[in-house]
Amino acid sequence: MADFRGRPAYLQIADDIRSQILDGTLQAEDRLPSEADLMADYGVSRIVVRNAVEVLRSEGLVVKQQGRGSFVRAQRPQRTRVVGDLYSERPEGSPFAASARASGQVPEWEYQTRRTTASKTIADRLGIQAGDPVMRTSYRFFADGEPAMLSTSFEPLAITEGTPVEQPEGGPVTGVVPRMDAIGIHITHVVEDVTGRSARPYEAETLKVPVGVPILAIERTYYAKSRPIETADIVVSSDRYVLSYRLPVPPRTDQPTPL
Amino acid sequence: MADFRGRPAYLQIADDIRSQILDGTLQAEDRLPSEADLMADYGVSRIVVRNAVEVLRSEGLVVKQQGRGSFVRAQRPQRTRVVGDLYSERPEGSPFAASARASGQVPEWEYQTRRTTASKTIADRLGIQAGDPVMRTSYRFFADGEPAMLSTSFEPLAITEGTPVEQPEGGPVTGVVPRMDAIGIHITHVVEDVTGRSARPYEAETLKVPVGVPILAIERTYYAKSRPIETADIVVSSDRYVLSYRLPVPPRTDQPTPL
DNA sequence: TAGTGGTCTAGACCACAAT
DNA sequence: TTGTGGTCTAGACCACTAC
Repeated sequence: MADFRGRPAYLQIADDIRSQILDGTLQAEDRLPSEADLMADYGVSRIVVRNAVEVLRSEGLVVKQQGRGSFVRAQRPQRTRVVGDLYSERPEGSPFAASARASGQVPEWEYQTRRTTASKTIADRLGIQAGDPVMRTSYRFFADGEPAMLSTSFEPLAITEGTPVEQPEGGPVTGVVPRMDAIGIHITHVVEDVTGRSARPYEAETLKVPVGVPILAIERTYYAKSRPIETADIVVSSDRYVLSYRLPVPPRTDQPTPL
Repeated sequence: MADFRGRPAYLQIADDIRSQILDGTLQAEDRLPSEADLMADYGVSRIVVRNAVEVLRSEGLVVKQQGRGSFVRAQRPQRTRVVGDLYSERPEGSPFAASARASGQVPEWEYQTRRTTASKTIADRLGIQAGDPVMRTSYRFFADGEPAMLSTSFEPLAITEGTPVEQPEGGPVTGVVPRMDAIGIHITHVVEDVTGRSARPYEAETLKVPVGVPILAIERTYYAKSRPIETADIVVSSDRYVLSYRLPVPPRTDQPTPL
C-alpha cells in the first residue's frame, strides 16, 4: 500500500478492516485474513499489518489467538450487573450472586479472609486511621464456571470484632447489608466510583483475559448515614460486563416554570 | 537482557519499569529513559523496549509524547461526574454543567440539533418504531476550555413536537427533567448503562486524547414510569473522569435474622 | 506437518520538540 | 542541531493450533 496523503499505512489498513467490520462484510466470529495474507494484499511488511490489527484489538473490535488467527469480536458484553435495583430489592447474599442468578447464570465464588491493618488509602475510604485493624476478604467470582469478577473488601474490625458477623463468609448471614442489619447497623446508601483502564497483569491472569483489554474498576463503599462501613475494589472485564445503574428522580417540590 | 525463564524480554522490562513506578523510584511526570537508553541498559533491540513501554502505556501508567519522551502518568482522574446526587437534587440545566460547577470548573458546550428518524437501536431504546421522527442533539462539553465529554441524545418528536420545549437548547427551559416537567411529563428515574472500551478515532480526535486510551461509554435513558422519554450516548475519557453513583438502600421491611 | 500469531534482530528514514 | 518517539523494511526463530 502506498503511503499516500501522509497517513500512516497501518492506520489506513486499520480503517479499511474496521469499515469491513462495521458494514458487515466481516461478521462477528469471522477470521480476519492472516498476517501473511494482509502483507501480500496491501504490499507492506509484517510490522505494518501487526500495528493495524493491534489498533483494532485496542478498540475492542478484534481478538487475537495465537496459532489460530484474529477474529472479529462479538460486539456487546453479555453480562449485566444491574446495580440500582439490586440495592433497592435487598436480595439475599452478595450483589454478584443476585445479579448472576437474575441473568440465568450459576454463581460460584472463592474467598480468602484475613485480619490485617488498613493502608492509608483504605483508611481514608473507611474514615479510620492507617494501621487500624480491618478484615480483608478477597473474592474471585465465577459465572457458569468462568472467572467474571474480582473483589477485595475491607471492614473495620472496630465495627464487627466479637460479633457473629465478624467473618464475611461462613457465618449465619451473608451479604453486607443483612450482616450489618444483624448487629444493628443499617446501611443507608452505597457509593460506587467507576473508572476504566487497561487490565494489569495480575487482573488479566486472574480474569483469564488478554493483557491490555479494557476493564472497569469500581470503588464501592457502604455507608450507614455518613459512616463508612465497608469498602471494596471490584474489577470486571468490560468485554463481559455492562454496569447498569437505575437512579430515582424524585418529584419536584416547587412550582413548574410558567411557559 | 537474557530471556531467562522463557518470560519474554519486553514483559520483564515492563515489570522492571512498572515496579519503579509503583515503588516511587519513578514519580508522576518523571521522564522514562529514552528508547535508546533502554536499548543500551537492557541490551535489546528497539522493538523490545517499544513493546515494553507500550505495555505500560496500555496499563495507563505511562504517556508518550513524540519528540519529548515517555512520562509517568499522574495516577488518578481529576474530574468526577457525581450522578446519584445530581438527579436527587434536581439542579438547573444539564447534569454536565451542574457537575462541572460542583467541581469548580467552568462549563461550556456546543450543540447541534436536528430532526431525523430513529435507527433500529435508538428506536428500541425509546420504545418507538425505527423510522419514527426524533430530535437528535449532539453535544460537545468543555470544562475550563478543554474537551471533556461527548453526548448524542434522542427524543421522540411524538412527545415534544409543537410544544415550547421541542428544542432541547435555546428554549425557555433547559435540562431534560425541567423541560419535561413543563409539558406535564414527570421523569421518575434514569438508567445508565456503563461500559468501557478504547477510544474510536472520531472520539479520540474530538476529545483530544491519544487513540486507544480507555474511555467510558454511557447509555443513558430517562423514563417517566416505564415510558422512555430521552436516550443518549455519552463518552468520557477515563483518564479524566470518575463516574460516582450514589445509590440509596431502603430500610428493611421484614424482621432481622435472629442470631 | 503446515499455518498461525509471538517475539526479536539490525538496520532505515521521518516528524516533532527543545535548544 | 540534536534527541526524541513514529513508522517501516526484511528478515529470523519460536510456541501454539489444527489437521
